[in-house]
Amino acid sequence: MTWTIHHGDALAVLPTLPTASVGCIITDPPYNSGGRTATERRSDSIRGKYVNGNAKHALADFAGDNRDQRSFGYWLTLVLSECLRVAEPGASALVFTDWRQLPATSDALQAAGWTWRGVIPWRKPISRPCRDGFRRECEYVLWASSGPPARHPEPVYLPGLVEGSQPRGKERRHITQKPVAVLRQLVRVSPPGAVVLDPFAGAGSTGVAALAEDRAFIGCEITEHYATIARERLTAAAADGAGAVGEPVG
Amino acid sequence: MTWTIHHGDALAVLPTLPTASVGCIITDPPYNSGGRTATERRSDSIRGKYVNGNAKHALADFAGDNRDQRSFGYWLTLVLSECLRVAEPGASALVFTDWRQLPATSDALQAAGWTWRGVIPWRKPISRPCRDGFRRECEYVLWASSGPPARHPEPVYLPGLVEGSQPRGKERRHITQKPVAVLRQLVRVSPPGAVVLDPFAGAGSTGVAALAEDRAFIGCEITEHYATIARERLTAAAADGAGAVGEPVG
DNA sequence: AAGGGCGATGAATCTCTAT
DNA sequence: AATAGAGATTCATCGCCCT
Repeated sequence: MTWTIHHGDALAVLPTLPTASVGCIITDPPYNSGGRTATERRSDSIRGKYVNGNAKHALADFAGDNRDQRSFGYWLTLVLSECLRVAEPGASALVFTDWRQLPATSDALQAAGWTWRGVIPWRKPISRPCRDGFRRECEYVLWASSGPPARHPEPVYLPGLVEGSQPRGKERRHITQKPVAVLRQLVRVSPPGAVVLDPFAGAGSTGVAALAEDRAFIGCEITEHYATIARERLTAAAADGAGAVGEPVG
Repeated sequence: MTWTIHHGDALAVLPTLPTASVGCIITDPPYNSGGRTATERRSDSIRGKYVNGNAKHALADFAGDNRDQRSFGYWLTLVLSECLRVAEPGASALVFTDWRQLPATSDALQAAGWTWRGVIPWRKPISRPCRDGFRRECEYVLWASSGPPARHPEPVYLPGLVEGSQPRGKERRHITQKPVAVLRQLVRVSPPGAVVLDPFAGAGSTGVAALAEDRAFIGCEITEHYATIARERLTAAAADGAGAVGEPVG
């Protein structure tokens, strides 16, 4: 299957894509959680928020994680509106979020014109316990569609909850990287052969999952460092395809 | 441990309870979901909305499931404000909701003055599949506290996700009945000996779980039919207590 | 008593028809 | 044309009966 990684801001790249050209959107926007105060959220370093002070890995920061909640909602609505334009009628959108931004993310999806269809918890077996409280064990995937959802040629029934630990060791290239096994399950919400779009591609895991499931992929990543990593991983993933020639486009 | 079931509307009963007298609130308010249109959501019969046409059981309808979304939020804020007054400083509130009402419920909790602390998915192994989409497998428990959460004398670490099937067969007394095993895990967010309050007690499962975990219980139920069932179940649960004499109060 | 087989069912959703 | 109502649908799970 073919793939493309655009290097640039989602709000600059999405308008260049043709209307109704994409069958599925799967993405993990930078959601500024963590810091309780606007000041904490606007702190310069992502690592300070998401990574233990003594963590040994040296993953690069990512951009766009310093909005306050109001402008997060506004900005995400703009992005998701462009995604709706680019989406074919009946396409699904799957948007990752944490518990704190779930309401703002569902508002943005609906404000952008998507029909909200459900929530899929993502359970991370490796997660922090919390004294005298509940472990923070799940993130969430919001599921929406552009109008009535398209019917697949062959019916599929997908799970209501996905499980998988974040990649560790040298598999891990990005601070918020998702397991490919989880993304492969999500990709199946699109019909086989669909084009999958990820406007915040990061290290490209959505694309790796899309190619593995015989879908095409268009990604967009603002940080040069990660765009390069994504291209490397997608080249490798395309070569892995059973007999399929990896054909990077664009 | 002692227990009470008040028969009446939560908004009438809560104001009669003393300020700062309760250590934990666990409840499942009637959240009017289901139905594509406002009219369908406001339909008179719960069975018509939520139960398979050919289901054989004959469980009674429950009250209060006919609000539109705006008044749901308004009404729930009123209830949760009274709950906050009744709660001791540091008390937790655990509020069940489905995916559709999760944002409105988190708004109501915060508007009422509670500090939102997290979401615990409840996974139900028995759930409906969805063609070409994700099974609706989870409901959600929103966790909040009245100011900074109280410390337990002995630390406890609770799960970030709870699992359990709805009671079936003759165990089942209410359409939306929760498994006691799930509620027992949730009750542990309160210190041992605390008073647990459920303003929408239904068939009283929260009380059964509270007694089993050595907490006292105050419940409130508007439908006479269910208030009676709750009293029966609590009487039995108190008698089951290892040596403890069941002492209904009020 | 343990285990296999059968059947019921889920805090719906979707389609089609009648008003 | 919008709304209301009736009927079909889908499968993992679990109760219950029968060996």
